[in-house]
Amino acid sequence: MARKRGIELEQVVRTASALADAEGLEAVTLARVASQLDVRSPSLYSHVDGLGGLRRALALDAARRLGTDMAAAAAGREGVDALRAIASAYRSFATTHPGAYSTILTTPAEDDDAEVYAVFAAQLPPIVAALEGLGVDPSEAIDVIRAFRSALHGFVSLEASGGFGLPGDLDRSYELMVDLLVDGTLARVQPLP
Amino acid sequence: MARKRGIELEQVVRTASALADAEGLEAVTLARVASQLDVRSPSLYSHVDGLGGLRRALALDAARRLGTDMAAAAAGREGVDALRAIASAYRSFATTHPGAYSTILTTPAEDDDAEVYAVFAAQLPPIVAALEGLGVDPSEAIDVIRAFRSALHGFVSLEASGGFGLPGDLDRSYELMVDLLVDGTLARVQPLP
DNA sequence: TTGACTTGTCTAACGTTCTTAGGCACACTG
DNA sequence: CAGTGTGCCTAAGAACGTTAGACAAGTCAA
Repeated sequence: MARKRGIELEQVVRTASALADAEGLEAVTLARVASQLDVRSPSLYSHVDGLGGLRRALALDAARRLGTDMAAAAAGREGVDALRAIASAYRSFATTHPGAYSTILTTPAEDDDAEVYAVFAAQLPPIVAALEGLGVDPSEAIDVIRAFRSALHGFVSLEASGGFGLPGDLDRSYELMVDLLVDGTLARVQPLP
Repeated sequence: MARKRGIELEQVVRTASALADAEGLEAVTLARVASQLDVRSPSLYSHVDGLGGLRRALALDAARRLGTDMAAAAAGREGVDALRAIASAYRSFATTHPGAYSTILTTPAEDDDAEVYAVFAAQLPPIVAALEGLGVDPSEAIDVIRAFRSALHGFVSLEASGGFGLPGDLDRSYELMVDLLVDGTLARVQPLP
């Protein structure tokens, strides 16, 4: 029973994250995480503020990872290309890490939680840049971002919860959705070319 | 303590639904629902198959109500008008009944649950009709429906969980999103008018 | 009317979860 | 080598879901 000094916080999040991906968010319980780490549940309180704190830590971790994935996808691209790459990275993350992704949403902003706010806001720059490249009016940028974010999130979240009854080709549906939004945006930017 | 004969099933769902709307889905527990009905929790098992069954019943109820709302909104309208009306009804339902709405998603389809499947599928006809009115190619209808549904759901779900950091005018954002999708769809349908 | 049956509630009990309180041992620091 | 703090532990309590079995009230048939 060797003593591990200061090696845990990261382990806790990683373990919980993996558990969420493998068995769903409901399976992430302090008891199970503790058990996987060969530890009693109360011990987790030294690293995390209860179940709520663990969920928050999971959400922050997931948001950061999603953010880096999107930024990496957009790197070296511009405009529509960048947008498509971001959309693709977004869905990839959600499908490969369904548990981690879902923590992002089930953790509502606690009004004054500056850290959560900051991490979430950090995801925006690459998207903003891509939209600017399309020539979107700055006064409408926020709305367009929301539209994209809503669509991406809605799709992957419906996909994750099996909300799409008909099987069909989800890849094609996703691409078409992005096309729809891109075309709609372009149509708005350049009324008559 | 008068005996009520066969008056409960509906009451259980109504009570739970109201509780979900008022305090969030997490507050919907057998204990609390039972307490509000002046009954012990085991008694609920006569009407509902445990907590899972209650959640399922809630989801079915919410899906039905959302479906009727959308159908009512689309009645007497066509094409773009119908689409906008449906979108508006969708968001209205989600914001006035946040708890009920969220049950629709947190209840994943159990593979072979025919009733859930049927109720969810029943929501589609008005949307399909509206899209047909726009001249969408039948081979792409499914994809376009998914795009709309994803965007609508994504938006209201982000709105509900406070996912939109910046305040801004959400009404305007929502309208613009619908416009984007409609324009994108029209652009796809009529490449060059 | 009266007996049997069904239906729906109850109490009792168990297992699981989160959480708090307080004790104890190891590892680092001066 | 003593002192300090970190991080784990056990113990315990509250809340929840769930099952089992008893009991009463309403219903129906003879």
